[in-house]
Amino acid sequence: MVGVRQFDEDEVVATALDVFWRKGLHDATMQDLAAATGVQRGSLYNAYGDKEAIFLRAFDRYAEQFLEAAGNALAQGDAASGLKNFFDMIIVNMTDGSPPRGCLTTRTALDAAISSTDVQQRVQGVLTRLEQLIGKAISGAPGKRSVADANRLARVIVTFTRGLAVMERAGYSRKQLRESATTFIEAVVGNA
Amino acid sequence: MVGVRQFDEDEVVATALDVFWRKGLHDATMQDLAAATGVQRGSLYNAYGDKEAIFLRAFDRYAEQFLEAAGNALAQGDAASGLKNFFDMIIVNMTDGSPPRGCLTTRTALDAAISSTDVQQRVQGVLTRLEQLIGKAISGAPGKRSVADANRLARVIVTFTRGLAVMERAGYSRKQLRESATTFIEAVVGNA
DNA sequence: TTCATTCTTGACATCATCGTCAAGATTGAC
DNA sequence: GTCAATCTTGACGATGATGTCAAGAATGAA
Repeated sequence: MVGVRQFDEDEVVATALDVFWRKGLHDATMQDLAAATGVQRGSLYNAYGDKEAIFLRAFDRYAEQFLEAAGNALAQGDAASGLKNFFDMIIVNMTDGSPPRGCLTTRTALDAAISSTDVQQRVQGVLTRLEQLIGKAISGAPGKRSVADANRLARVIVTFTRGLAVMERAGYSRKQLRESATTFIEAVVGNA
Repeated sequence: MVGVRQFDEDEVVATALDVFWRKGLHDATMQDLAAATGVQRGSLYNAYGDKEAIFLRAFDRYAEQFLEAAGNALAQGDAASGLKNFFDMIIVNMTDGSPPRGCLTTRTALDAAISSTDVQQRVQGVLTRLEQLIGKAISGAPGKRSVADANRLARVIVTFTRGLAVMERAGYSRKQLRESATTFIEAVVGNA
């Protein structure tokens, strides 16, 4: 290999993830990415083709990290405290940074109408895998829940996490989100 | 008044609402609005100043319609069936059109980072008023719930509706959203 | 050391949007 | 009917983003 790449691809993708997380796929520009990574626009085009290709790489990295963290949180303690850990994690995830970055998956989902099918599939992939993680976590619980019930409930839980992401964008504080999550867990998991 | 306006303002705002609902505040352009309303860009600038001013008018109209529909739905039957009506209404609201338009409030909330405080306040206003409507509806219910509990639960319900809006954007069908809503209602309202 | 290949750089053309403005059209008031 | 105020129209310049390209720089291979 001659004429070797002058930048660290991992670093560029990591920096790009930060840019996309703060600005969103649609609003982040190649200029933003070039400025943040220190790599010229032309080089980015040469290396990746276009903005979306960079986004897909960044999003894949994000999805892996996120789902692993979710799995870990859910696995700690029994089903109820696993869920609590999970909500804590997810709320920190979306309220972190200054200003807070929000939830990348949710932001990306909202741009579905103007996104490629590739992007849409990544979003669906994250939600589906999250549903499966949660379904397993709560169907393994002592309660006399059927697997079908657990799956339905898992989807409700995923849906609620998406709602939290929206409320964060609407201005609700970390504390308020935590309170809602607690109320939700009590109402949904405290029985049935 | 000489040199009178050549277009019907109500019609323009109604059409603008449709455009914003389909494209979002950020993605809709003045050209989109001009094409949809049949009013030249220059006239729109002259009459309203800028895109955001038109959006605020359209959004106010939307908010009124939406909150009135929500109130009506909640008021029909007891608290449980009121909630069911409410969810039915809200799901139809976001899955209507072809392609579906989604939820304008949620879409707007997600653009909070790039929106003016005026726009942010409208979003918060809708969510707050919706919370209050729901709080009243469920605190008037026979259950032995305190008002504080009802308010917390109302916020959880609003949050869940936001989640439904995200799931719709992620590709979930009307039927799937209805199933999640049913599961949610059973889990949250069926007890406590 | 030389060379061929790949990457990098800065400039370019294109496009879409924005906001403004001067000239013309319209119309209520007198 | 005339006039003055307001609206409408189409064009203009500015801006910022996109994607491409030719020329130069860098480097592994021989």
